[in-house]
Amino acid sequence: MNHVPHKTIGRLSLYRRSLNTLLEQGVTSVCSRELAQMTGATAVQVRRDLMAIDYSGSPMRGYDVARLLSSIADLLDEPSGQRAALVGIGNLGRAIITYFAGRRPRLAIVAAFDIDPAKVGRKVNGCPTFPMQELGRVARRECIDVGILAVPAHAAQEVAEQLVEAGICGILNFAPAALIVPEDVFVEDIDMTVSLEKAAYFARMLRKKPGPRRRN
Amino acid sequence: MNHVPHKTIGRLSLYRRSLNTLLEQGVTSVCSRELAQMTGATAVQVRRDLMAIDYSGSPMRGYDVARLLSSIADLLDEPSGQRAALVGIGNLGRAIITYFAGRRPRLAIVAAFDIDPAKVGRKVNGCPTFPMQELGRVARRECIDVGILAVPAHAAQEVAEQLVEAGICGILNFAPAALIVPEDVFVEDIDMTVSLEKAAYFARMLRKKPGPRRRN
DNA sequence: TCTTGTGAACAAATTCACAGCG
DNA sequence: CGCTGTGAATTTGTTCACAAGA
Repeated sequence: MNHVPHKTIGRLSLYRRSLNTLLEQGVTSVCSRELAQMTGATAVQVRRDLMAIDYSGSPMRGYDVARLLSSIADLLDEPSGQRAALVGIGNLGRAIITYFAGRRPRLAIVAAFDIDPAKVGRKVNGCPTFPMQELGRVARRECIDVGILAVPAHAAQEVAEQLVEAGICGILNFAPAALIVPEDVFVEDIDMTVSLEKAAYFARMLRKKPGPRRRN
Repeated sequence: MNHVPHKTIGRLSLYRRSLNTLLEQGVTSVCSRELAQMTGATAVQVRRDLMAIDYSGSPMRGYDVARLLSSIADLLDEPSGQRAALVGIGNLGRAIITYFAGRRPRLAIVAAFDIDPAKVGRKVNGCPTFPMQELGRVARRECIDVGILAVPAHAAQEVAEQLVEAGICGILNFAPAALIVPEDVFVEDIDMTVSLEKAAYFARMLRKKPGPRRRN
């Protein structure tokens, strides 16, 4: 397992989700074609991705669901668990907290922050909320290393700097702004406007002529 | 403008956002390096993207903000406007409606749907809501061609089929499920779990050694 | 000297094609 | 056979390096 390509990481997360479904159903093995279909990938992609993490299946039988799951977990999960903090308790922030609540035990949102004192104090879906000033203290106390940014664009850069200051080294950015961060901090952007405009553009293209392919 | 690459579409949307900011500030021209910095791209990328849409700047002065904006709009916007419908009026669905409310006049969410009769009837942030049964009728009446899926994973495939049935040809999918759709329908996935796991993984990598680069 | 525009080199990601195993 | 694993080819996306214009 020398180096795992960027996109492979994303797909491994998808594979894991499907493998968990299979596990619940009592399915014990799966072949690349099936896993591909469940995740929207191709069979070769699945095999290449598993090659990247040095996982081997067996010809004719495919991959062992439970063993593969634990190989993926070895790569994606920190054994001691990882904690995330969310900043921006607006509509979107609350929806995000609710979305993740109890979903992944090894990666939980353990605190939320907001500038507005009126929004903090009580819990949101079990997640304690704090005023911005306490970000540094709480982040260090809870060993938080991922920050989720759900603040308006104009505040994003400033908050990102506070997150970095608080020792966070991964940011999931929902704000429509390009963050400037030190290069030892990773930023993953979710830009709903860009995604919607993309969907709209390709919808328009496809309504006319069946040219390019869907997805990605 | 023969063929515009997939990723270029996404970046054009980003450029537009920044150009609008510049326009408001009264800035009339911008060079590739500045636009790159504002959007997290590189200067060459900007120039290549603009090449792809046959837009030319002038040496030494750069690009004319207003003219470039209108070139991008020519590509991304349907002159008559495009309409989107959202399905799933939960926390996330409501947050999405609020997020987009009044943001892009040429691309608005004009209707929302839910299976639960208790959730429909009144408006959510100005957006009328309907029971699922009316999807087909409303979609056709309003000429909707983009669907936003904010339903639980187990309902995603069924709802996607209903969207396709209603004539939608672009889907923005927030549900953690791989949709199977006809190939003349475009799907753009926003998978918050995958994105968060990616951020967590690379955060972990970066905490150790300054190896890979941030962003995408 | 700053810019843009772009061929050419490069890198990343995907797909093809097929060897090899049970 | 039907499956995995993988070199090789291909496609896609990015960066380099530099000509040319103002």
